[in-house]
Amino acid sequence: MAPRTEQQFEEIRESKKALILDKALELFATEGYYPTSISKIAEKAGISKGLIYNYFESKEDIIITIIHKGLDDLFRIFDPNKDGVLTKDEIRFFIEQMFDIMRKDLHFWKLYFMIFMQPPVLKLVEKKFMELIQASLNMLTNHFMSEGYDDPQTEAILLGALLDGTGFHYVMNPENFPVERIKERIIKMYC
Amino acid sequence: MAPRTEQQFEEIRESKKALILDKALELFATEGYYPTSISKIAEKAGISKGLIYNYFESKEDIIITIIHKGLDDLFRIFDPNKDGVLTKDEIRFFIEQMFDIMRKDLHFWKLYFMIFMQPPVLKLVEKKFMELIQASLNMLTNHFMSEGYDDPQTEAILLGALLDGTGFHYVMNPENFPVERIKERIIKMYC
Amino acid sequence: MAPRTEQQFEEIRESKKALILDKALELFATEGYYPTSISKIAEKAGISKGLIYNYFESKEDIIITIIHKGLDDLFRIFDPNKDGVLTKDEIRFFIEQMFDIMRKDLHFWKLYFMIFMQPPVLKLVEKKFMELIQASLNMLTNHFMSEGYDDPQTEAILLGALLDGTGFHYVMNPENFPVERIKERIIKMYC
Amino acid sequence: MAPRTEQQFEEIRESKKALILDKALELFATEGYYPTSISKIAEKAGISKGLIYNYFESKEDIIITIIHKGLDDLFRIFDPNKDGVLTKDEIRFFIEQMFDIMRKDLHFWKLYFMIFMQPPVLKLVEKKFMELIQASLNMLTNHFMSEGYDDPQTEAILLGALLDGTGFHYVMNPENFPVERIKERIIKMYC
DNA sequence: TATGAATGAGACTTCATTCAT
DNA sequence: TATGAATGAAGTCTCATTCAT
Repeated sequence: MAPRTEQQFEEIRESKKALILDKALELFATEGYYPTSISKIAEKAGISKGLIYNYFESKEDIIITIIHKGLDDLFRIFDPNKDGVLTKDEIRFFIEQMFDIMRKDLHFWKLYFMIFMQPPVLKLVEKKFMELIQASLNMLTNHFMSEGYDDPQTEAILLGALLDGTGFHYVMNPENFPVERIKERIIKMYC
Repeated sequence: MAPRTEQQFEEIRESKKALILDKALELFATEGYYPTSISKIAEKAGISKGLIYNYFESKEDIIITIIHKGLDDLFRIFDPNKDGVLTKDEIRFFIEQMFDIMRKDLHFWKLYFMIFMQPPVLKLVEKKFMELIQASLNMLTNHFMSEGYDDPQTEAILLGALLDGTGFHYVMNPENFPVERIKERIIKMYC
Repeated sequence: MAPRTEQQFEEIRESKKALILDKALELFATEGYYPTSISKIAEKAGISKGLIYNYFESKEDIIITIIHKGLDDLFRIFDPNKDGVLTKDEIRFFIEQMFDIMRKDLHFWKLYFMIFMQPPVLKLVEKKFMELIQASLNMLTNHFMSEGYDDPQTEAILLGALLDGTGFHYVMNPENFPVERIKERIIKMYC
Repeated sequence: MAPRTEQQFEEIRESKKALILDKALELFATEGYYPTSISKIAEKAGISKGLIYNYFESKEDIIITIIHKGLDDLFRIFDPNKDGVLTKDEIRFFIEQMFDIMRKDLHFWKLYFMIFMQPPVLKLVEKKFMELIQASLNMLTNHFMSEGYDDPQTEAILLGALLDGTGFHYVMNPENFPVERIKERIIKMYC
């Protein structure tokens, strides 16, 4: 019989890779990175342990891939038109959307906060992470500067911390978090 | 030499136990819980691996002890006169002191944030944790209610998130955090 | 296009088989038998892993084939007219040629010496190997007997060891081996 | 109960380490390096797999230790008074003794020849190996020079190859090797 | 109290081989 | 004939915990 075409292989590869990443993300987020073994990921994905190494070099490679992909997505959301400038509307939009975005991808967001507090995991993605955070802070600072704030940098750090703090609490316990009222309260503060 | 008295033994026990907890906290905070082996703790404490099991039942027991002790301390700080009521002055005092407190015990505070994001670790101390958080939120809510806020609960959650968020960023990178300006900014908001 | 004839298929088969054997030999000789994976052989031969199993039953089958083929070639060199009798001229010829022969096929000769020292590999080809060695020793013994040596068998064993020893050193480090002078020296001893 | 003294621990360590090295050498020599698993070594030594890692860093560490120790012993035998100079008597003595020495330590000598032909294993000990070989060749060359040979270097290489070749055959099949007659024959050549 | 040798379960990873296409 | 995804056994190694002294 004729062998599969290149494209067929590519499709298999892509879908299987996505499956592994998906199950790994779920397990990392619910059980933690270290307690999640390659075996568990394989089991959850319904494949053999060995196959995972056909797609990823190591367990580290899996989490790095997940985080890099997630951070790219995140950055796209934070500055949709990619101009490096935040308008008041973009901030309002971001605050209004962020909890929805988080809810849709709860696992990633758990992982997002998890990363900070796992020294060896943080080290794996530190560079990309710090770049992203710095870029966000700079954009917020510039925004507050153009809005005429007294101390735009402090304000940017404060807003950053507030968003992280609320995001964190939301992700930890989404059912009992008063999303709408928190949204309004933050928007009232800044817009 | 006279044999040691019962009390002397007890003192040795206590100081050794404290030593182990201290070194374990340091390692957990800097390297993470899972990557820190019992051997490393023993080495850092200058004792043998086996001895650790003379004082603690397991690795889990160590981290549980550390966290419980830390949470008790934390609670004492948050409500110094233990009356369950927060005055405006207590809040101002807390905000003014919290970064100093954190700086003095940076390792614990790293661990504090770490706990949330390590599901198996969180599970170990979940009950005590949730009680503390709920108690704090209730006190803040009551405070804002007595201050005549429209939506005291949302305000309490927001302040909680803000304190967590700023605390988190401070602990992550204390050198570059504008402590004084952030303090003032928060106090201006709430006092 | 006209369909390939049976014979054309056969030719493709043979040339592909030879390609696999060639690349496998190279890798076995330079990297060792165990560290060489089927994947590496396939990659080096520019074919897929699976195809190798179309031509060979197993990794063992590959090395057995290589060694058997090599031993057949070797035997042809050692006794060109296949009469089972070695003349003084044939010995001189063999000594004069052996280093050239080795240089042309360095990989096989590395493998030749490697075989002895890899018990599981040796076991695979032991029978053929021992037959060859015994036959060679017998021919040498007969030769020395006809030359009137006191102890022809010892002399045969000694020459065998000398040829193995010099061959071994040559193969290990062909650049720094004084081939010509060694040749002359051995010929002076025996011819 | 009082813990073991430092010396008691030292004794345990030394004897257990020797046991592991002994069993590992035996298996490496009879089964080969790669086919010998840590499990097999542990089983043969009657201990647990994990314990081996209490004494050695890795499987590589084990073979390196064995080979380095063996080479040190070998060098002591080859130049007993360690003066870097070989007399005719020392050579005669070496030739007379070498097969006895080999018989007593057959496993090591199999390993000795094995090393050359396992590229990754050779790499582990290459430096020490090459130094030893060069030193031996230099001593032999100096010897033949002082004996007035025409081409002392070639003679040294030839004797080296002869000793390796006979040693190799002896180790491969000690029962059927005419040790005494080979000894005499070599001594007749050189002394 | 104190030591560190010893265990054993389980982690990550590799790779010869099979198989659907 | 040809491909490479998929398997599963086995290998190396780690580490919390136990135990004899």
